[in-house]
Amino acid sequence: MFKNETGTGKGEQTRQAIYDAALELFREKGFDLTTMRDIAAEAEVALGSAYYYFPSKEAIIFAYYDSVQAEHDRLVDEAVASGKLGLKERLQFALQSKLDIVAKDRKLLGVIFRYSGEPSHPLSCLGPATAHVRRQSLEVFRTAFGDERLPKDLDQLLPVALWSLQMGIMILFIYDNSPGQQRTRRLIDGAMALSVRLLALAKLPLLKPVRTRVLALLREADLLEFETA
Amino acid sequence: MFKNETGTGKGEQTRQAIYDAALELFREKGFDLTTMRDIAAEAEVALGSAYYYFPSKEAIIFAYYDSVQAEHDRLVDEAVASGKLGLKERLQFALQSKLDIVAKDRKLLGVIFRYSGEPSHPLSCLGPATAHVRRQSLEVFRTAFGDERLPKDLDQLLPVALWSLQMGIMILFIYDNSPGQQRTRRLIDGAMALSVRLLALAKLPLLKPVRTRVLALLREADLLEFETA
DNA sequence: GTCTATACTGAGATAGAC
DNA sequence: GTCTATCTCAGTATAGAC
Repeated sequence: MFKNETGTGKGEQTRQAIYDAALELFREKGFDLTTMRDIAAEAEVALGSAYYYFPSKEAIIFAYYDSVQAEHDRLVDEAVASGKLGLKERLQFALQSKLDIVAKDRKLLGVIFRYSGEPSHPLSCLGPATAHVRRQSLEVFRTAFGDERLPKDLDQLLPVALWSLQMGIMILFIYDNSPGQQRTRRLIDGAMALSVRLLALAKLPLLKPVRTRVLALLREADLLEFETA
Repeated sequence: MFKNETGTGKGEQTRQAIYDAALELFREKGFDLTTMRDIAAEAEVALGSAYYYFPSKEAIIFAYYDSVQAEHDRLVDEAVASGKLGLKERLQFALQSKLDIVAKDRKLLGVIFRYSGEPSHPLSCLGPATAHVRRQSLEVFRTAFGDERLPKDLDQLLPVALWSLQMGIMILFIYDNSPGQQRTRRLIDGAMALSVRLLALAKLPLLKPVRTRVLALLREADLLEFETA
């Protein structure tokens, strides 16, 4: 994917310098007010070098997006492996920790959604080019559910549902002006507490036909085979 | 909001010529490949004139967005006024007719979402600048529910829920490659059929506490007072 | 393959004359 | 309200150093 993937050579250092400089400037002045020339200057490389490593300014944000996902993966794995958390706590942690990671970059997050409505754009956060991040994210949520004994037919649905919820929460987080974004934080905890109870409810025989219908509907709309290929 | 709102003067004609030229070119070549210079040339005005009426290229898309919403309003009002449709049919119509209106502009729709993650951007589809469109859209969905006798506490929730669903459906529609976007079309019909049945279920006394909790959660997150001020 | 220096193009946006 | 001239900056191109 990137040049010099071993990470040992000089190339990787330059790449990192550019990335670091870019993020520093983005955080300081915002994404739009930072030019590629600023970034190159700050990293003390030529403009051409910046473009050598990142095809566009937005591409740098997506490298950031990648790194956030990697960090999230690590955190959730660790928390689940500890074995100390129940289902509710694991789900809460999965969503809260994501926000912890991006909290100081709230202003930058919006750029990730910039091409979300344009399937063929290389930087669409819902497009083919970012499929690997989505797959990784689904995997993280699957991990968070753990080996909980849930109705078999929900296995496929739940991670996708959580992923979707997470995307919505990111948007909410960006727009949330309450101090420390406490509104969004509380929503996560409340929503997960409620979800776990609803999950129990969903097991009732009374609701089996509803469950089946919901699943059939989503499957028909291809909303479940979501990037599993 | 716009210059010369009476719509009678020469200004309005110029504005319309620019808007028409822009939409023609957008449909023909796509949004990004159309330049403001192309638009000005096609409308036979100077570049400066185009910018006099539309502060940016994206602003033209938002004028389109406005017009779509106005058309939707008209269609749903008409359908509901006819009195021939039941709740399920009205809800299906509300969502399907929106897609009917934008169907031939599927490729352009994505631009509407371009600044959805940037609250302060004047063209954020979730920001203050577009609050009037959202309010109008909520009103349309309220109309679609009509005077159906539903649990009182759901009055506030249902239009917001439908509006959110509609946003999601727009994204799905954009990404849907099935012929005629039949996948999305069927999802709408199925989802509304199911929702009406779930609504009936939601009235069961058994579920009253769940309903209350869901509502409390959303209210606390400020997801219900959504632009009603 | 990695990087620099420099120049160029295209297009979004603006200023100011008329 | 309209136009012309101009600015800025993302992105490309190129030619060459190591």
